[in-house]
Amino acid sequence: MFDRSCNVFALNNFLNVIMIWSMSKYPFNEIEAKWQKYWEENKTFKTTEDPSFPREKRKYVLDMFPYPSGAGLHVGHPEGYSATDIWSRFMRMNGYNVLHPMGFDAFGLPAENYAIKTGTHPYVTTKKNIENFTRQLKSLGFSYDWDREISTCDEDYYHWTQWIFKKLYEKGLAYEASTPINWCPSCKTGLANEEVKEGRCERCGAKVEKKNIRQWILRITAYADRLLEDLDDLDWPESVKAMQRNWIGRSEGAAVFFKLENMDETLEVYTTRCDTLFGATYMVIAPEHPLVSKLTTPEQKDAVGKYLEEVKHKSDLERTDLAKEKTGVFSGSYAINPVNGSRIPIWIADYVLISYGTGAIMAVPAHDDRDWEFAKQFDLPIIEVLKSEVDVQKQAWTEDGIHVNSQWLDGLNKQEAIDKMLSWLEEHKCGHKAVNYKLRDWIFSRQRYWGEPIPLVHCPKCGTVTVPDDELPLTLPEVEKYEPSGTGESPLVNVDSWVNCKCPVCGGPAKRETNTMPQWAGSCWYYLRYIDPHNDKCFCDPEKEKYWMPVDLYVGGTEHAVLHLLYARFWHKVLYDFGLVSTKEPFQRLVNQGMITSFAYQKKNKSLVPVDKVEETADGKFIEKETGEEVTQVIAKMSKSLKNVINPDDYIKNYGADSVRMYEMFMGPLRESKPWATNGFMGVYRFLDRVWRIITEKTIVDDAPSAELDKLVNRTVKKVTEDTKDLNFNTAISQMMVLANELNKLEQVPKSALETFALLLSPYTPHLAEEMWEILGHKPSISKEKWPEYDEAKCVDDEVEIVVQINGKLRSKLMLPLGADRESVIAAAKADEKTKSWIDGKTIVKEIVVPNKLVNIVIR
RNA sequence: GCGAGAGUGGUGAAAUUGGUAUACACGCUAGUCUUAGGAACUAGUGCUCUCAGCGUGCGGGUUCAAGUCCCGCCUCUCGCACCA
Repeated sequence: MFDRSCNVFALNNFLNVIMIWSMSKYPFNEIEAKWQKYWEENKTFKTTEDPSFPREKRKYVLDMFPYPSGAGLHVGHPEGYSATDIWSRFMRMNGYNVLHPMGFDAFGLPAENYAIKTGTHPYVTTKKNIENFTRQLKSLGFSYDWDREISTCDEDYYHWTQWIFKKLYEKGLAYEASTPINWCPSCKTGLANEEVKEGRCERCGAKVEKKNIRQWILRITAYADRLLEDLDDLDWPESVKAMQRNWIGRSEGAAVFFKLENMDETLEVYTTRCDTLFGATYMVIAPEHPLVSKLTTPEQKDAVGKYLEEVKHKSDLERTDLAKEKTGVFSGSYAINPVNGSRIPIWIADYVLISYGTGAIMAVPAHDDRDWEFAKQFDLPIIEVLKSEVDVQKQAWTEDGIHVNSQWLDGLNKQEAIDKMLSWLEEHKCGHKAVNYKLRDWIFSRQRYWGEPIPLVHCPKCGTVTVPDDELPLTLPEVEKYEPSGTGESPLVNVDSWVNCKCPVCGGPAKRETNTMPQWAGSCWYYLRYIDPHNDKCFCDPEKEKYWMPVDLYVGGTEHAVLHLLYARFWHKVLYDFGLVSTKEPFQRLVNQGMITSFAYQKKNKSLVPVDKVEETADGKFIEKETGEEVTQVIAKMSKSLKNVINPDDYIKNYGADSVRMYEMFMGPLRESKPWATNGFMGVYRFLDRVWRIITEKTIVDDAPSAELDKLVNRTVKKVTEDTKDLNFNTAISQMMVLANELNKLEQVPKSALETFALLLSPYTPHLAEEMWEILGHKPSISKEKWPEYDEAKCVDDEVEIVVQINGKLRSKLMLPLGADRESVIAAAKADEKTKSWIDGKTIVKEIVVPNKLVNIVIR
């Protein structure tokens, strides 16, 4: 192609230097633009429901679609998206029909908050951001079928989000209630339990308050058991399954009814240890318990009132702080222990939560840390009922033990005692077996503008009625002010023309529901819409749904473990119960990509120093510029304050999308978190540059490859095939580097080797591979070619290195023919000079031969 | 406290069913070349007291053989957390 040496003699040195430079530099810019244009114009990745592909030759490969933020893609996006793209391209080349779509999770607070600040309609901002995301995604060369692109804020899309909500409503799975809910004072909206992390709003970090407002709630608890059981059949990371199990929090125990002294009421508690009932020395009800006022005696009224006031002013965060001292107040009333008739004082304390069980407990201080602490605080009696290895007056015994002080349970173990107590309770009608969940119903309404309107109408005569199907989509009206009222009503309240409507049933005046749906609504079913994105008759054609579902591979970050992934499973199960989808579960296989972190620097006092405040010395140490203090390099999350945020756009621009894709796959195992190292990135860039020089500067010959090269090519095909299939992209890439390094040593490169190499590269660096394919004289697109095969026989050597161990220690190495038998291996080992010097004069106890690997001679 | 996962060179990391620890890449050292570029090429690079010994967080164990299996610890990351 281009001969470097002649340029030394050229007259116009300057120009030639520029030429050498530009010619030998890998021209990713032109190559990538060229092939992106080709793919787009030729709709190379358009997917149809082609019936000629049998069931097992179809794959649905899904990415978690992005929220189109103003900041654009971050480095985490190309990680998961490259992984699914590589797999999709690989599967296509292996004869699969692959559905690989992309869209946008486009409703959400940032666009709305921006609208409040600037008055720009969220739709305008969102559209602009989507355009930018689309540009970025296309610049990475992902093989999406862009004809299937969706956006949750489009009317055509949320039409069906509303339609599915109606289904939930019709089934009694959506209900209206006025209960104390999590309220974010900063976002001015209610939140689901799943959106509260450590007592703070997941989105903005503000302390969450309790607020009593009217809400639409989805009865996800009705599906708790199925959401739990069906996890078993999913090919998901154990950690995500564990998080969902934990969140659903099923526990088995007993409901126990306590009669109240001098009152015609019973107090029901939930306990997992009904066998410890003889040790119950007091009871506690939550401050919000409905019986609080009834149980409060006149003498205790002032104290209780004061306590309730105190509790009211605590945030959730303060209430659940484990380190704080237990607080509480005596109600003045007593309950009767059903098993022994003893009087038990009833206390009110905020360590008991109204949201779990019945909001009331029987306290067994001898065997529960929290109850013990409370008993000590308020000087309540502690009775040992499980044989303890400690003095229960000094600390609680929370391990198992044989029952004592428990009359007819004495001497029994835990399970025997529980069973016996349960029968006793049921026989005496003062209790029964019970199951409890931590999972709460899903607070579904948001007091905000930028979301799907809930398709319901409130009629003074007919009550709550649904908007008829032919009036869907119920579109979001224009508003003048996006600011939420903060009183628990959405900005839609102010749009009289929209709010006031006719009742669809009686035709009389009625009002629309003004709350909107949470951002999660759209993502609960988007994977179904990709299957049939332009259908205006239904959300998804049932035949097409059967063609593709369930999703075969779903890749995304771990942050949705109990949010999106739980909600979507719930909606899917509801649709399944309606017969609208054919699978019980939406996502058969889930893979969490690890987070891409960055480096930062840490001082002796453990504080972190931003990257730009540190310099590296000649001997490889890191010094804080200002103070001269030596700092250590540590791995940290990317953050603006540490100045270590990597913007993928910069790297795409300066080094090309293929380098970004390949580096993110080369960094380490997909599932693990790993730091971005720009030096490592440059290594991958240099690798692609080398590949480019091989294809453009070496002489390409039609000769068959040497036996040695042929072996390496076959081995490379084998390794890349197996590793790509298993998502072990980092090791597949390292093998391709080995091949490139060998090819680079040759003067003349056989064409067949380069063809195979281009095919192997094509899922990883599709632009470069297309260009190579064309240079090698083929018609595009390489993505339509068949994946190369390998000959297993050619992957092994005729001669193998056999390791000689003496007593398990490596002492020598031999070259022997492949498949050499036990006797000849031992004979060869004994004939070896080095080995001889070790075994001479010693007694051989044992000889172990691992075929083609090693021989171990055990001597004494 | 409960649950999940991870500890291997100076760094990111490799290592099918137990069978040569450190592939590949970065960095570093030396050299070649060069109008100097996050260039290319060649050689080297776990540690040490170098005919050998020691090395996969620590301590034991099983085995001819342990990064891998078993037991007991330690550290770190993530999630949940007064859940009765």
